[in-house]
This record gives sequence, structure tokens and C-alpha cells, in this order.
Amino acid sequence: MGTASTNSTKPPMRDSLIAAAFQLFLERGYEQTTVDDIVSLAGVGRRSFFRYFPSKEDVVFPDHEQCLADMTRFLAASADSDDPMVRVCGAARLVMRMYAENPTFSVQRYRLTREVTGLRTYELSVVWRYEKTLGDYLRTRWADRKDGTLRANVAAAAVVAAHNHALRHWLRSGGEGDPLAEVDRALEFVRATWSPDAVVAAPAEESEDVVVVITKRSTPMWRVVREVEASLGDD
Amino acid sequence: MGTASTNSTKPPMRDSLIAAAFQLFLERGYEQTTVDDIVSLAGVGRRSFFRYFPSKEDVVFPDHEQCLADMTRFLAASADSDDPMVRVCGAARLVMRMYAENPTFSVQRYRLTREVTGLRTYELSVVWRYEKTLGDYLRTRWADRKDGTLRANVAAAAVVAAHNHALRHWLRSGGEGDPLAEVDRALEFVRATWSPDAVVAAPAEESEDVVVVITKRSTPMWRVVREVEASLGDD
DNA sequence: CAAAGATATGGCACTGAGTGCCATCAAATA
DNA sequence: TATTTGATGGCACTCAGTGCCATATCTTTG
Repeated sequence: MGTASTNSTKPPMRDSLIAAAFQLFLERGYEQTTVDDIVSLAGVGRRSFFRYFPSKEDVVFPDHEQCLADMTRFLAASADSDDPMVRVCGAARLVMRMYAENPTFSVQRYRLTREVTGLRTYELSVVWRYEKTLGDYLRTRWADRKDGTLRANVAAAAVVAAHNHALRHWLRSGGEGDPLAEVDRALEFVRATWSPDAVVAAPAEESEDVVVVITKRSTPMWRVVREVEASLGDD
Repeated sequence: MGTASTNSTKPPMRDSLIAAAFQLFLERGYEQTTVDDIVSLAGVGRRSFFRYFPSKEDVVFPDHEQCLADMTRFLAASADSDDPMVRVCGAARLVMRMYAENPTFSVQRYRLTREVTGLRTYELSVVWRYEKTLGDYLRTRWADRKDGTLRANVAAAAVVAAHNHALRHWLRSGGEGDPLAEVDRALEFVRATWSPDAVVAAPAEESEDVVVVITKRSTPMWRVVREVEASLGDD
């Protein structure tokens, strides 16, 4: 609210604080670095640090706030004709793209978050906001659907999990390969599961152990499975 | 590690600290209550608080550590013949049962976690440990499977999301109704998605875009999927 | 029973994150 | 030039969390 919304003029102080912080975090570790160390290296007053970052942890994730805003705008620009799951996967793709823009920075930060418990917890709160944004979107899109909110919550969690799977794999590799391709593959895995369409199921009546399913060849297999299961009413 | 494993003799000091803490949290709020307030009401030394609870937030979730241990044991006691997803849903059920044991306490805590950001973040870290435990289990069970780790991560996230959906719904209602039944219903929703079984396929011939699948309920799914995909040639 | 040790607790001082308040400096504006 | 506005620095304060040590209680051992 306080920062200049879409204005791209970034104050140099913010960047110098980030640079100083990461330099110290990487050489002595996060917990061994105090805010006083950071501000003295950056040559600014201690009070200014907390003007730009609400907490010491925030300096580690300087770009997530912007990315979250981008995701919100992306979903708000959705048309009713869009497949909700496709749209949500596109939103998750935005996050991966942000990581991919600065591979070395992302990898360094990953090392930090793996070692420091407090940073991992903070990252969880960030991920939760992404998941909540996706879930809210799906909830409105599936408002009329049976079990719409349950479906929305589960699907949002699945999308986030698939994204994080691809992201962590890429980060562990040190930033090698194409993270966008990886995340697309992982997202397709869940998208096919949660946006079934074009399947008609007709349970048999005479024989109670036989089911007839009619579908198009072009339909991904997962949708068929999902629909058959739903119509069967499983064990 | 340090606490008495299965020994049920709980020190009274721990309980009195929890009681004092919640009394103050509910009347003045979490952030308006200092640790000094808690210990002076409980009549113990300040240092003792941090002997029983690593942080001020931990006193709000006094039973999760035990529950996590229970879940780990439950999964370790799994047999190879168990359906992994069924087992994981049973593990999630344990958590719901813990909440259901103290409805009023759970509802009061829910009110707190909704208002206080720090507590919500802490809860996320707890949920993450549950999800990681479930994911680790599924990963080993699906080690030989194609995309086993991706599948495990996504399925674990889906199970946790379904559990939380039912849990939050029950908590918002003030603890009315049967939370176990609710969570079973939500879990069944994802279980059916991620451990389908019993289909046999036979491709049609006349219409080139329509496929008829006939199957027995008791047939393992995965062979069938491969057969159908092989006969169809997937997208 | 007495001495010695282990465990639980309290007290105290210290570090470090985060906040409120005010002074100061620079740039924009009248 | 005088004034206002916004950004910054400095200072003191609260509070969570930790390390260290003294003390009390309980247990083991001679």
C-alpha cells in the first residue's frame, strides 16, 4: 500500500540492502548476521532497514510481493471461456518464471532456506498466499459445482505441489536445464487430473461387475479414469 | 528425544502453563500477552516456560508433536499389501481425531490462528511437517513407479488439503457435527482420484473418435491404463 | 542414615529483532 | 528566500529467546 505501485523507479537503498544482506548471509550464514551488520555494510541507518523490509526474513524474498500481485492480476484478467485449471497452471507458471529470471540468486536463496528453519517457515507463508490466491479463483469459478470448494482447495494444493516439485528439482540441480519445461510437465500431470471434460460415463445395469465408458480418443487418460471412478462409486 | 516417550505422566507445570496462556490469550489477545504475564499467572519462573515450549507460539499447539509421532508410527506399521493412499488417508484421519478430542480447545485455537499472523505461519510449518511425512511415505511406496516422487508430492498435498478443508469447515461451525465423517468424505474424494483401480479396456472400431471401455471393478488399474493408452496412442 | 549425584526449577544478565518518537537533511514548491 | 513535504538517522524502549549459575528436590549408593 505504501510503496509506489507500478512505478518502476526503485530506490537504490532497497537494492543495496539486499546486496549487503546476501553477501553477509552467504559468507557467515543467516543467523550469524545481525541487522546491524547489514546496515553498517550498506552504509545506512538501522531504522531504514525496517522501512523497506518489515522483518529480517523479508529481505530474503524481495520479489514475492510483486509476483503475487502479478498473479492476482493474471487471474483477474481471466475470461469465462478459459478452462479454470489451465488458467491456474498459467498462474503457477508466472512464479516459476520469476525464479528463472535470476537463476544464481534463486539457487543461493534455496541453499539458505534449506538450512535455516525460520526462512523455510517464512517461505511456507509465502507459498500459502499463492495457494490461497489460486484457491479463491477456482472457488469462484466452480461455485455452482458440486463440492466446488473442496475441489478448489484440493486442486490449488495439487498445482502448488506440482510447481514446487519442479522448482525444487531445478534448484537442486543448481539452475541447470529449462525450469519452464519442467514445470509445464509437472503441471500437465495435475491439470489432466483435475479438469476432466468430454467424458460420458454410463454404468451398466444387468451385470453389476461390468462398466461401459464412451469417450473420445483425444481425451487424456486421466480424465477417463477420474470419471469412471466417480460413476462407479468405488469400494 | 528428551521427553519421556510413551510415559503418560505429564508434568503439571506444562499443563498449568498452557491453561494460563490460553486464559490470557482469550481475554487480551495473543500479542497483548507477554511470556512474563503467562509465567506470573502460572506462578512459575520465566525460564521454565522456555524449557517446556521452545517459543511462545509452541504453547498454542501443545499436542502436535505427539500427533506427528503417532502418524509416523502409524505409517511405519504399514504392510506392503496396504493401498498407500488408503494408508495415508488413515494417517490424516489421526490428525482430525486429535482435533476432535477437544472440540472447544480446537475452536478457541482456531479463532486465535485466524487473527494472529504469526500463529497462522506457525501452523503452516506444522502442517508442512505432516505433509512431508505423508510425502516421504508415498515416495518410498511409489519408488519404482513412473513419476513416483511427483505423484507422491501432489497426492500428499491433496490429502492435506482435503483434511484441512473438512477441519476448517468443522471449526468454523464451532465444533458441531461429526468431524470424522466430514474428513472421511473429503478424503474419499482425493483417494478415489489418486488410487483408482479396476478397469479393462476394449477400443471401438467403427467410430474413430469414440472408445468403449469394459472392465471389472476388481481389475488393477495401472495395467489397464497402459493398455488403453497403448491401443489409443495418447495425445 | 548419610553422602553424592542427577534432575527440575528460579534468577539474572545478555543478545537481537522490531517499534515509536523526534531531529535532521534534501528536494519540491510558493 | 521561506515553507512544506518526504526520506533518513539516531535513540530509547519492549519483548522473545539464550546461557550461565545457584538452589531445591529427588534418587542412588556407600
